[in-house]
Amino acid sequence: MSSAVKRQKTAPKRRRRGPEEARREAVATARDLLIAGGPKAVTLKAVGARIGVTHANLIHHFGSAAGLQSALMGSMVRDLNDALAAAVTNLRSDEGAPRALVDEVFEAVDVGGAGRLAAWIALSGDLEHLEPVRAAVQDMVEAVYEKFAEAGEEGRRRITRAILFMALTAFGDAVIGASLRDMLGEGDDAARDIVARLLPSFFY
Amino acid sequence: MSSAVKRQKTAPKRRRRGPEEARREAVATARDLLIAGGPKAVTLKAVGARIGVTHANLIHHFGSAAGLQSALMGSMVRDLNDALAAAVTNLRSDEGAPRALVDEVFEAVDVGGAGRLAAWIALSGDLEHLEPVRAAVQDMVEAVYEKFAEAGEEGRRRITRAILFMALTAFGDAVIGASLRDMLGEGDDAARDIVARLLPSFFY
DNA sequence: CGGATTACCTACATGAATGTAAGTTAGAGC
DNA sequence: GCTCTAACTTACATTCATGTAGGTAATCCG
Repeated sequence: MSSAVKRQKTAPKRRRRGPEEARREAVATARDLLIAGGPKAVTLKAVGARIGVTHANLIHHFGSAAGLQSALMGSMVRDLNDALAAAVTNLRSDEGAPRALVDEVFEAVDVGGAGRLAAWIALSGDLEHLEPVRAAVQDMVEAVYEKFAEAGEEGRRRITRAILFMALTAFGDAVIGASLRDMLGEGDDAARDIVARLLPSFFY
Repeated sequence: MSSAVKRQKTAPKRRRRGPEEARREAVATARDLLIAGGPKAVTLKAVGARIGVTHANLIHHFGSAAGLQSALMGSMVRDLNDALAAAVTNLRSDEGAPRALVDEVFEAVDVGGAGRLAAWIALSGDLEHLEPVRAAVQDMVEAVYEKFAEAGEEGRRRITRAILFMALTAFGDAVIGASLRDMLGEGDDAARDIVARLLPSFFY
């Protein structure tokens, strides 16, 4: 006892993850940091500190800081796409109602910070990262069109505008909805209530 | 011509502005940089280079980089407020029509980058900078209420939601409207057309 | 068990943004 | 014209995010 402080012999000095798990953990942490502190909070050092790894190790896994950011964007866009696809699937099933669609879209854009990430991308000008969303959005137009609209070009155009309307509102709500609703004394669900009420007016 | 290279004696080695003009120029340039390149493009060095001044001089005028950012936010929020106030004034005059209001709000949020700035503020978490907008938004509720709504609490609530709806859409359109409309094959005015068509449904 | 792979580390280099100190000079007021 | 203020400058220090080089050790596989 030479010393009060003794290193336990079983203390693992390093934890060694597989590359895929290391990347997963890093991206998930980066997402948390983005949601909590905005884009500038997502640094190699901050991400590394949270998962007990040095910034150099993150460069080892992602190649560069831009590589991590790209992986983060890819992950979130993928999640957004999955959520939108799920909403489309639900819509195509018989239970799909406009209100359920609205809720699913709002959730998809809000949770996981997808809307805020999209804002970051748009502000930074890295629009190519948004490209994978294109197909998902167009897919939703098709699904809603099949289910609700009158046939023909006029019907499709109405649906396109309905989706644009819903997407813009969901996005705006995710980014500044909290502030705006506070200014106006409205509750958390105000925006999606409005959209759910107005959406059917596009269908007929 | 003794020498090909001769320093003109009248060449002003320094231009000396008054403090208010120096600040005005810097803020205007910062705004251009923000719109063109996003938040991270707004640095002391970049702003100084554009107006022919060193970064140290900007610190002299604004105290710090945060001081310049704060001044920029203040300037843009002030412009946004002015534009909203003008829209309210027009609305209160007899010529004020819903469509004109929509156009004015969309312009106010879009031009000068006010919407993108608001997104930056919201993402960064500096929500206090958004505070001055609160009064302008509430003022707009009052104006629309007086002009269009049925009296009573129910009428006011409808108007509040109409303003929320319009503000969210205008904001979303300013930030990612271009991308979304491109994905959907819609034109520049699609969002404001939609809002103008739906807005009256809140009034009665 | 021994060796190869590679996840992970420490230590250092670099560049960019910000900030400070100490001067210079333009211009306003006497 | 002289003087004083302050708008400007250059030169430096600091901090932080990123990146590089090279070593250490954890795990797999023979």
